[in-house]
Amino acid sequence: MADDEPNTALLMFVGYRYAEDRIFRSMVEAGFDELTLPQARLFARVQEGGTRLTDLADAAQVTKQTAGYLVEQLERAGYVERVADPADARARLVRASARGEEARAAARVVERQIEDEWTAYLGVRRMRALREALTLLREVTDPFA
Amino acid sequence: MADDEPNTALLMFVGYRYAEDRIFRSMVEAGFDELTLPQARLFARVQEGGTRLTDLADAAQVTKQTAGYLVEQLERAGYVERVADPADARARLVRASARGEEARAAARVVERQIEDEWTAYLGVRRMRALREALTLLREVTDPFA
DNA sequence: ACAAAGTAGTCAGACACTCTGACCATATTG
DNA sequence: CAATATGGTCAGAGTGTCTGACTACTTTGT
Repeated sequence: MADDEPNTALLMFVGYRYAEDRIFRSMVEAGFDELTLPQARLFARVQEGGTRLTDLADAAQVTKQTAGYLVEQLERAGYVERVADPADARARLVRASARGEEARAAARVVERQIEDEWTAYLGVRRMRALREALTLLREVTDPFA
Repeated sequence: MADDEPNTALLMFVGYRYAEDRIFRSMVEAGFDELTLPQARLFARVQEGGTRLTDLADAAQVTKQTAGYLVEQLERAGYVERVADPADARARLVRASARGEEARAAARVVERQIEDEWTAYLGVRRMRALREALTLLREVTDPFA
């Protein structure tokens, strides 16, 4: 994939990896350690009101077994808890615990910081164009948009 | 990370994952199976004239031990070969074999296809703006630009 | 109403990837 | 030429990932 004219997807990867690394590192520094990258990725998909394991698995594009394993680790580390789904006796909802919400808030701070830095570097106009193009592209690239 | 206003890095991830998945799947279909995603990612970093293990590891952001393991798998599957580095007796250059070059060519076809589809979807102007912004951003996000 | 099919989740087992730490061989530097 | 740095390997442990088989509950079609 690496060429003299790097393809667009690879350019996206570079930006994504930078942000992910930085957010992850800041989390560890802030005391949210015992958290691995795969766990954090899954955790990021947990919605406000709670999310089913299967939905989590779909969103993160892993099998439900893998999602189950990661949720177990997250639960053990105190980031999520599982509650019965009132709408379906088979299902359990995974939702963020108090500690989980703290972690999410910490992550969001760094996300905004990166966003601001990028805007400063590119200028408001280019940043808006970037987000517009990426958002449009999402319609044809995200199966769970 | 998932919010009502998804952050830019996450949008990048969506596009990247789509492209990677599609390229990888097409490779498998084309008979380049026995190739895993981590192996393919490393392989994509192998340069024309050969690349040292350490450089490969840096580029892919894994340890040299991990890179060594992946290269061994790639070698066993016939995608790369290792030759002595004339400039340094400690080092060995990893370079694509004939089969490896075939695989690379196949990947490039799909890459171009995706690029073309995105251009068609966004229009030439938006696609150019996207690439421009991503390329600029790379300067502040890629330690190995 | 109820049998058939589908969906949510778990358990077990195997394999791949990744890391840390310790080490050897060759290069580079003071 | 001794000290330090760099390229790479070996060993061992932990984590993540998958496939396959299973249980329990829900939905659907008659």
